[in-house]
Amino acid sequence: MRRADRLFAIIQMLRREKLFRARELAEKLEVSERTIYRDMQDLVASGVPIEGEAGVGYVLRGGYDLPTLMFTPEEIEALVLGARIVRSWADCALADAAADALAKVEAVLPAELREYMNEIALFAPDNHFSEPVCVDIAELRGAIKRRFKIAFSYCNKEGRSSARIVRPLLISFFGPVWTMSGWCELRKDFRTFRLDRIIDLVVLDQRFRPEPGKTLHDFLKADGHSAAAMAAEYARQ
Amino acid sequence: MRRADRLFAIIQMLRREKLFRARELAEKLEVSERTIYRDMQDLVASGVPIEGEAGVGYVLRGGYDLPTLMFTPEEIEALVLGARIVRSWADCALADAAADALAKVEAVLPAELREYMNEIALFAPDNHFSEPVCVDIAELRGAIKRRFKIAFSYCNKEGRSSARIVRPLLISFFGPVWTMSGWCELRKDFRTFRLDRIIDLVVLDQRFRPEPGKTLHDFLKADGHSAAAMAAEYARQ
DNA sequence: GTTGCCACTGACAGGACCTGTCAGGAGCGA
DNA sequence: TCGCTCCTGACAGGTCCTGTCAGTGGCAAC
Repeated sequence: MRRADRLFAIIQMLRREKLFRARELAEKLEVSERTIYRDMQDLVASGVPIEGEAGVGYVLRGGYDLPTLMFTPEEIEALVLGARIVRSWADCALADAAADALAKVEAVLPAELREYMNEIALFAPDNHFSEPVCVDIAELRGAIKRRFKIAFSYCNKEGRSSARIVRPLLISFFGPVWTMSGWCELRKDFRTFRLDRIIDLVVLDQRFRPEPGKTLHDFLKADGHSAAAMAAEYARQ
Repeated sequence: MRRADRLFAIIQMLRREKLFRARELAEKLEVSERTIYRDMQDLVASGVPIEGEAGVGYVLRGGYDLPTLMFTPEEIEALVLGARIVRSWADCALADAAADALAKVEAVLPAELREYMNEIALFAPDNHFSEPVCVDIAELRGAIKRRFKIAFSYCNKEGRSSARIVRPLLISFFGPVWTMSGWCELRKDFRTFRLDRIIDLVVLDQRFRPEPGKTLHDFLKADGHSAAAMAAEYARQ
């Protein structure tokens, strides 16, 4: 039996019965316990919510399968349009994720809604106009998630460029323009940058801790509206 | 990437998009074509209903009822961004539906993903720029769904206006601009209209039957590319 | 009927990775 | 303290995975 099959078999077994010991799995699958432990490590690394407790055994936590979802037709429409827009307007990684998500939604939909879903007449063609961006947005998203500071040079609308070090906090979609907002270490304040004016983005090796006054929450709360308005100004070309 | 992951990825990719060539899969997964062929052999041996046709590619036949996996974090990100965009850019009814749909998705997420969902740093502010539209898009969507002809006057870019009767087929999102495409009874051909140039939209009492050559399918197939390109031209301002 | 596309197979060599064995650590309840 | 069980590291042997190369065959367009 191949390893891939075995990994799958382990999941299936845990799905059927609540609890399994490594020894039981090893016997059933005719491998050593050590191999089971390695398999478990890999499964967990792949995101399978398995929990092992010493003295007890392995349990599959809930939330591994996507249950059936009921949506109203209009909600489906909204999801499909949203996913299609992301597919055409966001970076490749996110675009693929949108398509995957949609495929999963479709898979758990009752049949009649599934049919409805395939007839939705809302599209987001990918030959639209967007300001060309040289930043790798997926990389930037990663930096935000994992709280890495970034460095780049920014070219303002007068054409002057400046080197910045920023704690990236959020990305905003303004149609043809994307912006990134964060705490600018140079200006000691929140700033919003158009992605199409950022060049030479480097994700630094430096992590930042959320400090009071410099977090996403602070940005949205204290400065949110005006900053968003400013960003809109930028985007309005 | 491990083999087990790759096998799984292949299934997911085929679920997402109808057709894949071995070469495309090989590129995406960074292995040789030979390896893909071997993977396919194993998948088929495991009972996955994949069909390969020479000169065409691989297709996943329907009815593959493997339990659907929970969303990955990146898929959640894509769904959330999509819903937020719809919320800020589409008509009220659809915007509300997007919010509702998101709430339903959130309800089935395990705790840690739910937490993740609430920290997503991708936004779509609603103070963006869009061409002002006087058409009620929800009404237009209704007309498309229920196959009602519509009448309106359209103002082309030279500023001349003409009265049209159209079988509406689809709506496209081009960022600041929305378009509607359909079969124009005046020009006896497919036409694409910018919603911001439509005035006095009236949904007629007249339903249309899908006639060969005048359907959404025909539009997408025969005329799709050029029409979409035209629409893009329009949208490019 | 020739060409091009593409699924598919076989052989082979090198090496990545999988596996079992052994040894030991750590958490938890009795 | 003991017993149960998860968990980790090191290591050696061998399985099987992978890329390369060469070739077959089906299908459609030209």
